[in-house]
Amino acid sequence: MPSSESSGGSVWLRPERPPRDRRLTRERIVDVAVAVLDAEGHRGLSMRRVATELGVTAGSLYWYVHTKDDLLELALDRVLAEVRAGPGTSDWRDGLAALAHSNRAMLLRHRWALSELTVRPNLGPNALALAETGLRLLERAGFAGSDLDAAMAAVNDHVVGAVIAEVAWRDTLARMSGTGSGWDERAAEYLRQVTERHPTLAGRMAATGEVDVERESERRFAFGLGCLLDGLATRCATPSPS
Amino acid sequence: MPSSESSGGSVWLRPERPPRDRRLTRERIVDVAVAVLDAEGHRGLSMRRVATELGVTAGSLYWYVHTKDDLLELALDRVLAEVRAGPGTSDWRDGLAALAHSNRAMLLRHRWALSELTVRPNLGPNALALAETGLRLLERAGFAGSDLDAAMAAVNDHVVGAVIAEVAWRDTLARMSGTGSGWDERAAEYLRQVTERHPTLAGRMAATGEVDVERESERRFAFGLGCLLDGLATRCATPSPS
DNA sequence: ACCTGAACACCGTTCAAGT
DNA sequence: ACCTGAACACCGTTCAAGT
Repeated sequence: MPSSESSGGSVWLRPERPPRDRRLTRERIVDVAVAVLDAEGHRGLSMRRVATELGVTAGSLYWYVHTKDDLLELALDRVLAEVRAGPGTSDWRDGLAALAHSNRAMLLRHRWALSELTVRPNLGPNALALAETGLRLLERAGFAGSDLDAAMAAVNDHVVGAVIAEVAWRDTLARMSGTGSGWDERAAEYLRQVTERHPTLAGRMAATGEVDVERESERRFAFGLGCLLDGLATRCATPSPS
Repeated sequence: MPSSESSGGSVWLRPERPPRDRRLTRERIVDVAVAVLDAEGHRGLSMRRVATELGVTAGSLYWYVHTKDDLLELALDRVLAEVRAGPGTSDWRDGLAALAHSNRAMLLRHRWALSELTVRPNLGPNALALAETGLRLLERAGFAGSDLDAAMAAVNDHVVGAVIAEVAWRDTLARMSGTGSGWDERAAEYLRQVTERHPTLAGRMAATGEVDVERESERRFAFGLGCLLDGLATRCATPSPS
């Protein structure tokens, strides 16, 4: 005497679980992978960690993802979607600069993505879309052929290189202030040798000690980008209207 | 009746093994670490691998090196020693260009070093010496203060960014030719979509397919560097004599 | 002082077996 | 089709114990 049809009756009368009940999706997996990477960096990411975060066993992930490297590739393309070109400006210089700044901001938000770039080529849809908008801007500037490639590469290279240097700088500062007593003495001795053998560098290091890293990093980035765009402007058919 | 004093007699008469007999040195450890990294990349390097290569147990390494990260830091500075400034040219542009090219060549020889740069700040003696010579060249050009820092950074950023892109490109090509049958069909489908949605990119990809990667990479590198140096030249007191 | 051997707490990946 | 559980072959690191 079953009171309800859904819970009672024979197994055969109950429908099989629809595939919608599955707990996992590629998207959800990439979601938590990005979250873990953002929170704890490269070392924090493991298949088991992602799995437990999803209430699931490590092995299950391999149904959706071929390998951990694949997962990282997906995670990289996911954050690349955050890079946006500004509103369609008529000036190619402004457009490229906006793209570069947005790219830099994204890499600073997801620092693990930097190491990904060095380790694996990325052909994800977002990467390709990004390349397309960059190329269009440079085409409008008058570049064509292999110069178009070279110009695009130069801008991207500056972004990647600059953020790498910036992150390294910040990590150094964090390391210096983070470690407790005993560090200063050894560091002082090391710095004394630096001053002795490398006077120019020592002078710059002393001056850099009292500067706002955030502001100075942005200044450097804009400086290098400005140099680059100036150089590009002299090499293309359509000079900037400014 | 001992025939020789060195081999016979009591244990007490024989001198204790001098410390020179130790099988390990920091230098030797870094030697094989670099060799393994060069040969098999990041994934090939493990403490146990380095240890067995030296005929020793993994634990022994920790007598000379605090952690694996430390070993990687040492390995990075080791290869940085290979970067050499050219003979002292009077022109700062030539000097910087030579330095940048030497730096690029080193990074291409030791591709694992790239990922190291993104992961850890590097304050090794060779890195500092390199910075000093670069700064001196830019000082000669007329840069000073924070512009000196920014100019130095811009050049280095270009080197790092360019080699990252180049290696990624080469890996993509290697991957494409490496994988067996079945790859082409899926790749063709993927490329069809690329062509559809990103015409500019597709045009460039088609053109790039038939080019010598080696030569084209060098061309791009020199192109970007030229743009950068042009931009720098307009910003410093002493323009290039050329 | 320097190195061994064994252990600890992890990894990525595979794969039979379950549902 | 989708997930579990257990296993395999590795990791980095520590540390007593040997010499």
